Amino acid sequence: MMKKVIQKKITMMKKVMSKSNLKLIAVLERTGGFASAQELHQILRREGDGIGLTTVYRALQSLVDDKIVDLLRREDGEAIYRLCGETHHHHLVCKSCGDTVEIEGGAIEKWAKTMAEEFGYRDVGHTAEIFGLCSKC
Amino acid sequence: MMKKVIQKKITMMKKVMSKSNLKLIAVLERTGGFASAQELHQILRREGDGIGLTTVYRALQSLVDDKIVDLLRREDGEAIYRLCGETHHHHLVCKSCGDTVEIEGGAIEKWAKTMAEEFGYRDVGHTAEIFGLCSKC
DNA sequence: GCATAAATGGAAATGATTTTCATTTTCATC
DNA sequence: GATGAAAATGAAAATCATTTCCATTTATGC
Ligand SMILES: [Zn+2]
Ligand SMILES: [Zn+2]
Ligand SMILES: [Zn+2]
Ligand SMILES: [Zn+2]
Repeated sequence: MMKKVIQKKITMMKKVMSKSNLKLIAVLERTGGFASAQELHQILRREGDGIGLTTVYRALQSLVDDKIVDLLRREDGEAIYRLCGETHHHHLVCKSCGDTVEIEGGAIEKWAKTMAEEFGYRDVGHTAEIFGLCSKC
Repeated sequence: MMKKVIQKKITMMKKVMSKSNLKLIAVLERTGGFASAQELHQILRREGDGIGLTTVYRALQSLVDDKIVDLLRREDGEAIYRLCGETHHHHLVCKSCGDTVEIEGGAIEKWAKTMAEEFGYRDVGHTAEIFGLCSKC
């Protein structure tokens, strides 16, 4: 079932979504979390959908523009996408084994907000990740 | 003149640096701030150095491995490099005009440290950037 | 139905980064 | 100074995500 936040945004949008956009939202909803355009395309293909890679990129771009999807970057620079509206959190990643812990970012949120206000920036988002070696490595 | 911190690190390194590594450190020192591999290559070429692009990539990779250079990402995913040892700071970047403000990250440092301790991670670093629209845009 | 605009997808183009591989340089040893 | 192994180098080719082109299909208003 579609998340409330997203549903609301979609409803608020004047324009009706294209079929592709809705498909992408559905996959992102189903998989939860981050995925690259290529991965999302593969998933859809595996499920029998003949959607083209170009369309996947286009749909994701449009969803990002409409603030329905967040765009982030993997460490290698590849773009990854996730639905907005999920609980916002950050990551603690092990440089060696890749183990990842989702962590609260209350302090970050406050920091970002404060800084944005101080310098007159609006409509701000932020990225914040911690990299290190986990206890096992 | 080479920054103290870097000089120290270089001295501490058992192995002697390759000529290319030293060249890259010199350019990064001279230009200060961030630059992509391609940009650094162009700068060197412009200055008459016939260094190959491959070597630039290799040198940067090796410097990153040795913690002498930091690797970050532009918004489009392109890798950018800078010398470590500069005063640690974060960025407030305008999504529209690209204007950048360097900001203090005291809160972040504390947050990263706290989280790392809580989950038993050591040798941690972090990334944290804020993106938004500046007052002019 | 018809005309027009929007959506779609395959193929080709782009552009950063990596890989391959033959050549050159460095360096220790004789 | 010669010599051979190991490290460094760079040109060209390969990768791979992403974008651009363009022809075809689909949706929409009349
Ligand atoms: Zn680990
Ligand atoms: Zn946050
Ligand atoms: Zn601006
Ligand atoms: Zn910091």
